Amino acid sequence: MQNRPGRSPRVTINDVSTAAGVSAATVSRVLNGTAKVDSSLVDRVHDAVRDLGYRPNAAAQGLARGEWGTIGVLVPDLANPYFPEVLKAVSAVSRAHGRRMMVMESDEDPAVEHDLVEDLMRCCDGVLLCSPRMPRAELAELVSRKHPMVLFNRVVPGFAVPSISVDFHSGMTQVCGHLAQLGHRRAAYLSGPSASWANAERIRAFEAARAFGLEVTVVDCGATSRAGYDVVAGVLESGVTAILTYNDLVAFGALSKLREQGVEVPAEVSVIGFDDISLDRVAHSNLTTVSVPRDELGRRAGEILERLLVNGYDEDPLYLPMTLHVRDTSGPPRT
Amino acid sequence: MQNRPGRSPRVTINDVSTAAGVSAATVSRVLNGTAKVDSSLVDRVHDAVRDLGYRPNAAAQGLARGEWGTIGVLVPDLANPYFPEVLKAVSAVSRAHGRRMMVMESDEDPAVEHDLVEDLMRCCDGVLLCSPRMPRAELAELVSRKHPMVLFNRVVPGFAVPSISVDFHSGMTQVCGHLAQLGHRRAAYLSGPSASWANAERIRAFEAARAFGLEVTVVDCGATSRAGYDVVAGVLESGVTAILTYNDLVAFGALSKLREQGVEVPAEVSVIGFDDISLDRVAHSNLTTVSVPRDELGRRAGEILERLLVNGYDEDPLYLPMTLHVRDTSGPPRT
DNA sequence: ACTGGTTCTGAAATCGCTTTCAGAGGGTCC
DNA sequence: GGACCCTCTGAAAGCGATTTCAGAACCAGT
Repeated sequence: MQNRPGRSPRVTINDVSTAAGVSAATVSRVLNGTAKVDSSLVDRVHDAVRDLGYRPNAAAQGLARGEWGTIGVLVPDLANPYFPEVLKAVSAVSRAHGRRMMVMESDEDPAVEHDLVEDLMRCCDGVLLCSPRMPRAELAELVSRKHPMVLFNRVVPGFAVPSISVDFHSGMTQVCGHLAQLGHRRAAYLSGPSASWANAERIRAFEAARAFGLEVTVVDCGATSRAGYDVVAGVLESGVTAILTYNDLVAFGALSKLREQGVEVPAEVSVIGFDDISLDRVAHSNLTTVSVPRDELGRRAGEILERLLVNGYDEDPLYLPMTLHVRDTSGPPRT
Repeated sequence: MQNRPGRSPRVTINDVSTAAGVSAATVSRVLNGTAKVDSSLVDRVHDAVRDLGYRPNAAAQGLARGEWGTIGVLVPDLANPYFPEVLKAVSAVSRAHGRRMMVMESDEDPAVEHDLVEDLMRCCDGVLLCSPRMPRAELAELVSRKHPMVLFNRVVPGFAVPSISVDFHSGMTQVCGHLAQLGHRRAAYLSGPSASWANAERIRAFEAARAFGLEVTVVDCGATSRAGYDVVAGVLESGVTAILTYNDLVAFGALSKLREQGVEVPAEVSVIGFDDISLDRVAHSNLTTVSVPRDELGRRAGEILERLLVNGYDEDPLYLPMTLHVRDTSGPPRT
C-alpha cells in the first residue's frame, strides 16, 4: 500500500483529480454516482481513472463511510465439509450485496473464539457466528456490544440475536422413527462435543424415541471420522443393533472400522449418519443419513445478516427442516 | 461502525486518551508497544481501555499504517474439498503473523476472477491466487501492478511471481507406472478443464507413459463427480482396462456409475483418483489415488506470501511431490 | 436589469489511527 | 553552573477517501 521498495507507487484520488482537472470531491461523486456531474467532467474522470489505473483504497473508504463493506464468518473447522458449502452460499449472497467475506477458524478451540469474534468486529460490518461451543457468558458479552451478529446453529433463549439453525431435534427424531420402524430396540449414539448445543438437540430426541420403543445409549465420541473409528469397536460389544452418529464423518470412521473387522452393514448392525456430507459427492458410500440443504442454510444466513445490516431488523429464530435419506447402511436388525 | 439507530456509540482512541488523561499518541504507543511509556501511564491507559471497552478501528489503522493486516485468497470453488484444507493452513499461518484472511470464490468462472483479484488488492496486503484458468494476458495485467501475489498450482514461465504448486506431472507419472506394472496397456483419462495448467501437467505425463507401454486416451470430462458419473459409461465401451481421472471427485462419480451398472472394480476395470480427498475422511471408499499433503501445501503457500510481504523476496517456484496410495480400486487387467 | 431558485463544483472538515517532530524535564560530565 | 545528551510526552500532520457547505453559474420570471 505505501511505497515499499520495488512496489509501484499508489495512485490516490488526488492523482486522479489533478489529472482530470477536477476536484477530488467530483471524482468521488463520479465513481459513486452520488450526485449529478456534468458529462464532460464524467468522461475526463473516467479517462483519468483508466489511464492511471486508479483503485479506491478500501481502508480509506471504510473509514470515511463508516462501513467496511465486509462481513465476517467464524467457523470451528474449515476442514469439516459442512462449512465450505455454507461459506460458499454466504459468500455469494454477501457479494451480491457488495460485501466481501472474511473467514476465521477457531480450530474447535472455544478459548480463542471470543478473541476472534472481537477481531472480526473491528473490521466487519456484521458477523456470522458458527460457534456452538462458546460459554453463554462470553456469548452474552459479545451480544452486549450491539454489533450486528447472527448466530448459526445455536439458538440462545433470552438473547435478542437473530439466529438460524437446523432442526436437529426433528432430524434425529426421524432417524429414531426409521430405526424403530425397522424393528430396532437398542441403539448407541456416538455423541459429539458435549458442550455443543447442536449435540444436545440431537440427544433430546432420544427421550421421545423411548416412547416408540427405541432405547438409545449415549457414548462419548467426538466429531471426527477418527473418533468414530476409535470408538465403534467398544460400542458393538454392548449388543446394540444400530449406531447413530453425531455427523457423517463419525459414521464414515465407524464404517471404516466395522469393515476392517468384517462386520456386515447393515446385516449385523445399521449405521446412520447425520448431515449428509456425502450426497452427490462421494455418492457411492451410500450412507443412510439425514440432510439439510446447506446452500439454502448459507443463503438464508447471509440474507438475515444483510437485512440486519440494512434495516437493523431483529428476526425470530429460523429453523430449517432436515430430510431423511434411507440408503444402504440401515436395515432390519439381525434376528 | 457509525452510530446507527440502536447501536452503541463507537469508542475512539480520543475517548481513551481523555479518560486516561494522556494524549492519543501515548495510547497508541502503549497499545502497540512502539515506544517506552512511563508505567503509571501504561496502567492508566489499560484501565481506560478496559473500562470503555475500546477496540481500535481496523480501517483507521490500515489507513494510517499503510497496511491492512489482511491477506486475500481467491479459490475457484469452496465446495471442492481440496481448498478448505488449504485455506485452513493458510489461515493458521497468516493468523500467526497477525493477519486476517479474506476469502473469495470465483465459482469456476474465469470471467469474474480478474475483478475479484482487483478487489482483493484494494483491501489486502497480499493475494494468494488459486486460479488455474485465468488467461495469461489477464494474469500478466495483474502481475504488472506489483501487488504482492503468490500463484497457487500454476507456474507461469516468464513471470516474476512466486508460486507454489503440486508436481502433478510426476504424480500422474507414478499413476501410469503403477498401471503399467500391473499389466495395463490401454487406459482412458477423464480430463479436467482443458484451459487449466494443472490439467495440462497431468496430460503431459502420458507421453512418457507410452514409453513404458501404456496408451492413455484423453476424454473430455470436467472436475465434478457429476461429470465423472455422466462420462464414464461411454468410455468403458472403448475397451480400456483402466480409468484415470482429473481428481478424486470425478473418480467417485465414475465409481458410482460403474457400481450402478454392475461393473466390478477393479476386476473389470481399475479406477484411479488424483489428489486424495478421501484420506482419513471417507476412508472406507478406498480409492487408489495419489496424494499431496494439503496442509503442508497451504502452510508453505502462507509462508511464501508472508515472506513476500515482509522482505519483498521473490522466490523460485516451489513444487511439492505427490505420493501414490495403492488401495482397492486398482488391480491387474482382466485377462 | 434585478431577484430568486436550481444546479453543479471545489474547499475544507471529517473519519480514527500512527508517526514525526519538537519540546520539557532530568541526569551526567566537565 | 552550564553544555550536552537521553528519555519521555503531546501537538500536529498525515493516510485516502466521503460529505457538508457555501459559492459560482445559469435560467426564468417580472
